[in-house]
Amino acid sequence: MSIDTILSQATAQAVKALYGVDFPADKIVPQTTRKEFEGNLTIVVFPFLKASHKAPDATAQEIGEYMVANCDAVEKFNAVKGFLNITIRPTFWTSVLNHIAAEPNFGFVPVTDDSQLVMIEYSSPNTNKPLHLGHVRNNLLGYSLSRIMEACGNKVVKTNIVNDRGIHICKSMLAWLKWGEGATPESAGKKGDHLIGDFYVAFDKHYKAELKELMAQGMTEEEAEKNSELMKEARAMLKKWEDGDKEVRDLWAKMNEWVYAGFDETYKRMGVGFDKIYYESNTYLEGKEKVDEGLEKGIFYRKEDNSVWADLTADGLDHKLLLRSDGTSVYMTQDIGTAKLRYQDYPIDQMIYVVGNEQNYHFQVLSLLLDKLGFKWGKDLIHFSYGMVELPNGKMKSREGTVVDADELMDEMIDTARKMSSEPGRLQGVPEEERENVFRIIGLGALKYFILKVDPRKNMLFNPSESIDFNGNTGPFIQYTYARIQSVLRKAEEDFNAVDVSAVEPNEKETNLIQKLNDFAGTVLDAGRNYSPAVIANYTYDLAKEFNQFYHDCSILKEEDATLRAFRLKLSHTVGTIIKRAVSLLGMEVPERM
RNA sequence: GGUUCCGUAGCUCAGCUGGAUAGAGCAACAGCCUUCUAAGCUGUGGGUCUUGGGUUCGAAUCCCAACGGAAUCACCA
Repeated sequence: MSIDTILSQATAQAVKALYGVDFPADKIVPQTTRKEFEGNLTIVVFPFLKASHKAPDATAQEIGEYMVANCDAVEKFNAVKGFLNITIRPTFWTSVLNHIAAEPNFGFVPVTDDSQLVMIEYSSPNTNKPLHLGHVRNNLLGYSLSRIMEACGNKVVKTNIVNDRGIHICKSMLAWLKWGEGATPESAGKKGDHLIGDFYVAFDKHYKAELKELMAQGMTEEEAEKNSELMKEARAMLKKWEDGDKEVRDLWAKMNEWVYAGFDETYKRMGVGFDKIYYESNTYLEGKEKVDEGLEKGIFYRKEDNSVWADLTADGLDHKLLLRSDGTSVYMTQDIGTAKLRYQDYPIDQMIYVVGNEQNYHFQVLSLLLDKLGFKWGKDLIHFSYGMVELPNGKMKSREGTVVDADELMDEMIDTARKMSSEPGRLQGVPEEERENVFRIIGLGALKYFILKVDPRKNMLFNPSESIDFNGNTGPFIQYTYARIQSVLRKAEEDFNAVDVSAVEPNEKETNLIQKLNDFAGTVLDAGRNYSPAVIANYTYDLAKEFNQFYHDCSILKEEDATLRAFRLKLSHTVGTIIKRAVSLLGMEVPERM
């Protein structure tokens, strides 16, 4: 039982015994005592005043006395106004440490057959351009969230819906045919996704030029867009694709393969992956059936021009198009279809979509529609909505060349790690062949932590020059703390686990550390409840900082008392273990030396 | 205009299921490496938590309004 629970129950018991009132123990949440007061945990007694009919400090005094008399873990207390500051018996903290150290999966809830199945959709790229900083935030959040949900005891299926069809891919294909001269990733010496992205840009460039020319001939912008030969060709190609034209389909398949090979490389490097990948080319027809069904049931209606709509005005929203007048499906239709397929494939209890906040409206509508169509999960689907990544000079715009490319970004981070690690005194004892791997771990750690430490809902600023900082509240700081712990443990050369440390009374810093370790379990659950990797990130930083202070406060290896020395080694080792486990929830690795 | 989200130190961010004197990092300044990794530690300065009301023992946190910013409201995905 956790120390928090023990205190909550003891308090409830005290209130019952002293005042004869039943107060639910789970409503009593002890909090860590502010450092200017004596004590470890604090209980606020204001809620009990109605029961006690006494002043706050008198009530705190009485409850405190009861706890000292009846609760083994409580050593002493002091009452300041309505705050009951409780000091836990020092050896109790030692037993907490022993417990955490002995529990190989401390903080993680085991997954069982009865666990809920959570499906998490993330990444969801278009196949016409390489991944950029926005995708990086998406991928890191999605992957981290999947780890957190798993740690909270859920079965997790990570999924990706690849947008592999549509006019944008046709644009790339057309540009390749016109100006590509048979280029392949091998011949161009480029990753496939970058190659295709270049053609997408090329199309846009030519298209813009054409528009300009048409407008110079006196057309309005709208007319020019309508009369653009390039765009006509692209549309014709899309039509051919939909009709299953072999030539177009073959080209499409070939170019997509290039892109997938490129994506795989990026995903792998980023350390993310999927259990099941869906392709829109397979799912985009699926939604129609459901829409027809809704039409029959009178949930949807058909306009004179044959288009199909949902009237959501009763729910405070607008009318939403579901099928175009030519009968083809739109984005929403596809999502309905994809949902249908997924629930055929898996017994999903909860569905989480990791998609940017620019699509809040879309998911509000999707939830309503799925609910109306009778999907029992529809109402409860979760749109894990995250904010945009902004650059110092504003938003990323692909047309203005201000996108931050994912591959380049990772290169730069690893490069920076390499440079910083080359400073004198660094990387001592790291074998040459391991160094590249250490650079990779640090560089990516910096990037991952930088992105995950901020509240997902908020827009965040990415300043390329500043975010490569490795000091302070950063990933490398946490990794450094871990490496430092490993260094101490290597030098200790003794089996500290063989020593019985249960009689050790930890000092203040040590107690703080144990308390923080003990908080890990609650933090994981908190992160799961709030769908927030940031909770884990900030916790880990706190823990690492706390350890560094402890580290500077005493010389572990010079301690002559063998029991105390073993205790401190054990504490250090456990901190290392928890750091590694916490950081794994962020998709981060940790180096043994750095 | 409707809907949703955000507004905390010069900058980037924590804190938000109401609790004590609002915390970190960066930047600035001053210290600490013959001592287990200085990617570290210690100290100084820096705040009307956008504003105004309300709820109560108590509000950065909850409610209402205003102001400021973002997203969205397509037969694009």
